[in-house]
Amino acid sequence: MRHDFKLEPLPSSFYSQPTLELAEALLGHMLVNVTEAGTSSGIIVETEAYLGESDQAAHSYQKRRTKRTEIMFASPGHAYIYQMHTHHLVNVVSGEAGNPQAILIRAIEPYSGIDLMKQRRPVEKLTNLTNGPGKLTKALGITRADYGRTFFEPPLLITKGIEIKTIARGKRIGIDNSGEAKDYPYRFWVKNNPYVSR
DNA sequence: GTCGAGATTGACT
DNA sequence: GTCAATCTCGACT
Repeated sequence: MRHDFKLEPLPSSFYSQPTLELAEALLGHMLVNVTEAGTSSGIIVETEAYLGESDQAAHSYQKRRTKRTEIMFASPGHAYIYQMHTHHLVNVVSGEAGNPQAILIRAIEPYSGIDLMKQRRPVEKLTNLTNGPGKLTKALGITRADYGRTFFEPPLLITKGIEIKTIARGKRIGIDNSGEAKDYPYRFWVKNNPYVSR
């Protein structure tokens, strides 16, 4: 645990940029979760954009509004969290209110509270701690209870991180049954970073 | 009320 | 490579 670690959340205005640009801009910033057990965080190194209305792979395709997708219709900067099989996934809501877009955080590089994260999710190698969307939520202690929070107020935060110089872009993962949308290059990651999911 | 599917992961053949 | 875990919620009877 680093004791000089300051929580400097990115302002709500940061989220008011086009979803694909925001997905790229998030790389290098920090995903932070504050709990009773302590604070843990990591640098965002992999994201995927879901463009809602026009994106067959998105839960909000054709503005499909359900109990689960409801938060995507809110203003940007909210947390869209849902359970996938035995795991939770965390998304950053994007697009202005009424335009249901979101960005899935697929991987982070452990930064602070690493012992706490290992406690929640024991692993031998650090590179296996948060290199997947279900893995990072368990390591950070993010659950469905965090659904609907914002990323600019504690306990769940995205704070200013580092500048990323080399960004790679490619197809999204795990959406093979989504027609043409499965080939859209909406996945962004930090090139050569060992904590990316694959 | 019942059924099925899913933006994943880990264990196993 | 295959497969099951475990839970939310929409679609349907």
